[in-house]
Amino acid sequence: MARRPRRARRDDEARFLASYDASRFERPSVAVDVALLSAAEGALWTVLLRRSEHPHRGRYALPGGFVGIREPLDVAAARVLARKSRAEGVFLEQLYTFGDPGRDPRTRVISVAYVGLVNRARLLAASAGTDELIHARLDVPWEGETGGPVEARSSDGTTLALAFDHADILGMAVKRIRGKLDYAPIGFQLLPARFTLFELQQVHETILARPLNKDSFRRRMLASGQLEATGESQRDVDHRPAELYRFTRRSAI
Amino acid sequence: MARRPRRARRDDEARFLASYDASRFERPSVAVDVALLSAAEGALWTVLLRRSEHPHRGRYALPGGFVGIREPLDVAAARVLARKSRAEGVFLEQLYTFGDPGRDPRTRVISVAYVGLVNRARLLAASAGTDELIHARLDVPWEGETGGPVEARSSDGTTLALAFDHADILGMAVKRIRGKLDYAPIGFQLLPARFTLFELQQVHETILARPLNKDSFRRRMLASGQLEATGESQRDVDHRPAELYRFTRRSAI
DNA sequence: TGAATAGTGTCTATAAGACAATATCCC
DNA sequence: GGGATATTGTCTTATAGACACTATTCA
Repeated sequence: MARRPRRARRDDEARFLASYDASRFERPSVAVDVALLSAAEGALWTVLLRRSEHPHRGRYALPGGFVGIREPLDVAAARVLARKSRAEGVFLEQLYTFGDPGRDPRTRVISVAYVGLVNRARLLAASAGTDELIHARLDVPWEGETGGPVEARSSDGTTLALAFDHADILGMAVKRIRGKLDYAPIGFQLLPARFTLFELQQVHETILARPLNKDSFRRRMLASGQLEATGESQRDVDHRPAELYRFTRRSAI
Repeated sequence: MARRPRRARRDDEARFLASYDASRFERPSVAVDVALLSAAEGALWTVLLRRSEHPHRGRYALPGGFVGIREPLDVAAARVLARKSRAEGVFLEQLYTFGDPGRDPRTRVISVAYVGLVNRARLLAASAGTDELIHARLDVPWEGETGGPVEARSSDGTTLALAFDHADILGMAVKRIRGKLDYAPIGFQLLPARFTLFELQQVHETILARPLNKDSFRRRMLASGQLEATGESQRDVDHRPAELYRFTRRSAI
């Protein structure tokens, strides 16, 4: 197929690249937004930032920012999360890319959304010390994996107006973890290192927004091989203390 | 909360947007790539284009192209697919966004990948009349939903060198449809309007790359409520002809 | 001892896998 | 009729849901 030797082809390509004009086409901006989720009190929670600048000043947005010209997408997501909150080392998974031309009034901004799961203590720590960082409770107005936007409320119940299409991003995040819960070790990421089977069940019920059968949930989890009894039990509960388990392998989302 | 009347805030935001300088940051290029898949002869197939220009001249690439500055991502995906092949009206689903800084030697190119499923006749029609368009058979070197790059071969078995990270994009496409097969009506998109249960089973086996139990496959499909008997049967087969079914609702991927 | 939840054992219903028996086409 | 695959029926096994019963802590 190749008529010319390999070396000649390389030089040819190098010349092409040197003369390539990268500014010929108008380019969009590319950003990342991170939906950091946790489960508590029967609901999913996330962290939001009150926007102090235009556009959407006063509305609440996910931690996000523009991608550096030489920065990988997942590195950008970890960076904006660490800088805007105090959450470091969170496992992030790419969620979906939102590119509607009108989603940002400034200019064309295409946003690659990421989702991360943390336990309640880490979510609270993430918002510690910063004023604009808000701890928001999600209201999911659809069942199963229908999908669609969700609403955010502060802990006192007032609705938080979300900036841009962040209600859609959060909705996609909820849909994603609902879908993955059946076959991926998701619940563990939302719990501390040691937890009871009932706490795990509550997390699953919160994500799915429906009650689960206790007996078969226990059997399924114990049969999955992902749980290990610690030998320890709960303390200071006014009933028979439950055994504490740990997750055997901290794998992917 | 708002000290100023709503009208004043709007004017304020309008002034901000008018003065916003969109060129302050260096921006990446954004492209779309489309993995158009079909199933035949026990394997998955796709269409590839032989690159006549640098970079990666002579290698094979998915149909793709840059996103217009005011063009939605899914519109761009449908456009490049229609222009580079003859496939129109294909249902496309966003797959994953590939943004490694070194994936394109020209400049930073972030690519939003899409996947589409068509039956064999439409895949063949997609490549009719064009010389560069190649019909490639995929070799998946991993099992289940492990993930990773796949290899492409032409129908005579020669390996086709893939351009950019398109082996990863195709791998992600295979992983995605394997994962969705259990709960989404995927098989139907890969078949003509009328098909036998055995043909549907063969498509499932091709996607999953493992044999399925015939009896329980039939029961599961018939119980799913997604199939409707047409009353017609196969013709010109040298055995008892199977009944032809149709899919009841052409829904999402 | 009573309240409350943890944990175990057993029965039943449902779905999957295995396999035999019968049906229907072409030659 | 013989070859080949389609389709139906039945048996076995695994899993999920229901529910009763026992266990263990604190007040």
